[in-house]
Amino acid sequence: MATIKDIARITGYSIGTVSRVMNHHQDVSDKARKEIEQVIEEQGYQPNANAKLLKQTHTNSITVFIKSTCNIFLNGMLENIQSMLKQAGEEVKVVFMDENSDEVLAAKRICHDNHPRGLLFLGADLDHFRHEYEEMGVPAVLVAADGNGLHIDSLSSYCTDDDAGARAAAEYLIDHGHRHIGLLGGVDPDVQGQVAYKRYHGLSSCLKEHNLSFVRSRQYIPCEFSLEGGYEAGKNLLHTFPEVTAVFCMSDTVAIGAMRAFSEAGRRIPEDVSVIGFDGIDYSQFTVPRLTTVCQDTETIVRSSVNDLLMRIKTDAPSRHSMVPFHIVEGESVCQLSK
Amino acid sequence: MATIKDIARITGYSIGTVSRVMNHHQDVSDKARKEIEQVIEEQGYQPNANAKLLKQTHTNSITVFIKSTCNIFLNGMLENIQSMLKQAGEEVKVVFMDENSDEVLAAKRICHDNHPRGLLFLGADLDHFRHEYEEMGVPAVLVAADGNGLHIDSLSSYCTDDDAGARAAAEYLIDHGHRHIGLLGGVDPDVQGQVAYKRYHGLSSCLKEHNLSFVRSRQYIPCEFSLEGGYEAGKNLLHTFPEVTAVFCMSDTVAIGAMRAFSEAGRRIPEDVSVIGFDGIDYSQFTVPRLTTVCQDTETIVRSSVNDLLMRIKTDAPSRHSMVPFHIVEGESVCQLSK
DNA sequence: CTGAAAGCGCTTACAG
DNA sequence: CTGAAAGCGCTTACAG
Repeated sequence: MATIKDIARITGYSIGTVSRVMNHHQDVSDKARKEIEQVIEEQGYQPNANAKLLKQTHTNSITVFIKSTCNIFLNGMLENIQSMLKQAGEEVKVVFMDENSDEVLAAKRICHDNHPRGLLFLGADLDHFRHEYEEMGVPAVLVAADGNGLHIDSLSSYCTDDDAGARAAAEYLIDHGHRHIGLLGGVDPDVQGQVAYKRYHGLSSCLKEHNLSFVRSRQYIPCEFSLEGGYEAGKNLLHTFPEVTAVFCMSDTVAIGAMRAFSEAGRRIPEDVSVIGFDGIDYSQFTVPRLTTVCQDTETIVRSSVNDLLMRIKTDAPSRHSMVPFHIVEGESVCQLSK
Repeated sequence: MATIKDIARITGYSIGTVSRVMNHHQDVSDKARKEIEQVIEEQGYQPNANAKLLKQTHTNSITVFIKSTCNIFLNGMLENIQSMLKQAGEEVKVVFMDENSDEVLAAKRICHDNHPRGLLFLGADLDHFRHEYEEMGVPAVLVAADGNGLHIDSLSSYCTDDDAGARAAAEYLIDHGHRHIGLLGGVDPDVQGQVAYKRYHGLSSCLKEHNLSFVRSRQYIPCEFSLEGGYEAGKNLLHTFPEVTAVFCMSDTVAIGAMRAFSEAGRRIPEDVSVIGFDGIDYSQFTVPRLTTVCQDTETIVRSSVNDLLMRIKTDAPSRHSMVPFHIVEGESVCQLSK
């Protein structure tokens, strides 16, 4: 465990000079640089990150927080973010956290300890932002979540219009002749501002506007955004709403679970029950039949988010909130009903 | 950004006493403890982690490294590990890393900077261990990877016998009357010690022992362990080996991709092509048809790994390498051929 | 039970 | 271009 002192002693230079070499400062002679670099190499010297961060008043890295370690949807975006940021010459630090962790708390700690230049949040829980976020003097962006109404000056957001997406799904099913439409997903769709609330609202009001029934207790089954959740909800729906001919699932994962449930019940997809999902994860394109889904434009969401952050790091442009258009990917899981 | 100094000033105690309160030392008066705790609360004081770690010669946490952020198989195990460790009263720190990161390098840095009590590796790349691992004086365990032959004294490992698992899959297909068996998965199955090598070897030698043909260029298509990889490989196999009646896929993900490819080609599963996978991920039980697969006993792997680590932290028992039994989960993707 | 002080391994003005 | 020195925010023997 060599320290900077050891390197200084071995090379005969002072620790200040060693430090300058490590941090690629200009004002070091070529001779000193070469000698010191060689000894660092020989000794396999690694600077102590704690000491470094303790002294530095700011780092030049951007920190990305990503929640729910195994969310395919978020992970796909992370890769794009990393490559964009690196291409822009920014150093990136990724903090992975599980669903139960508090990303706002983590962000506060990191800002306090490491002073990053900017913050990106993937899979954010808006409740945490509402109750705990305080201005940290660092620009931040909510990626694929809606920060509008949070009234946090330093926070931008880019996301899909969940209400409009759910409406589009409903319209799509109605256009295909469906009149008995079920809805699956969301543990607590009455909490305003939640994704589930908006998708519930989008679908249900669209049905009503078309004078189609939407009896919540029969046509809607809440469930977690998981395979198992979708599976159980799908089974239940067949009992509460047996005349169903089409189902909108609030996520692709829910849709895949539900498809399994429908198959087991002997309903063919799409002939007996049509299914449409939301998100556009990879898996949705490998199911049999291939899933029709409301595909979020993650590429644009990511690009806008990163550009916004970089811009606000450099200038002090104001934050903004923007909805990014989605589109429907037509798979094989929705059929046209004869009218 | 209050520091320990501020707390000391406000309470009128010294920073030493404040530090003792924060670290729950015994020798502090109740009065001091109460007063200091209250001010800490009021100020929302968070100790600077860098300063803390810089001073501490060791922490009492166990660090878990998990690679490939979105590997369903690994993520399932992580949850078990966390709950077991917490139940045992251990503090856990999880380091998530993407596929391209070097977990051994990260481990070295963390040992250097943070001095954990033990290390757990999920999704380890054995090459990194072979070439870079050096004794860090900390017990470590490879979870679900085979550390035998690495000759690292401080390293234990618990994993599935890949060779035997592949053999079991082959036997299962043969028992069901299949004679034309294909194999999918593994980018470079010639590298000894790799998972792909062992699964390749297990299947191919089992077929030969049964006097069944295994012509590599026809019956084997290498591919990445991904949906897309499995899909492309599945398509190719139908060209190189059209008489195929059953396929062993080196992972469930590959199997799901391949099933899609077979469906698109008009081959019914299992009537025309039977499919068996490996791992036993959640998704495999939600496909239509449900996947038959060689299921790794992740619960036992995790339990053994954690117990081993805890034991070696407390005593200096020797490390060990052990294979954990697997079992075949019968789904609906393999059919019995009439003999 | 408490305080004063040394020191963890770095970085960074400040001189020269 | 280089060195000596202060100091980041903590912890921990050492006295008392």
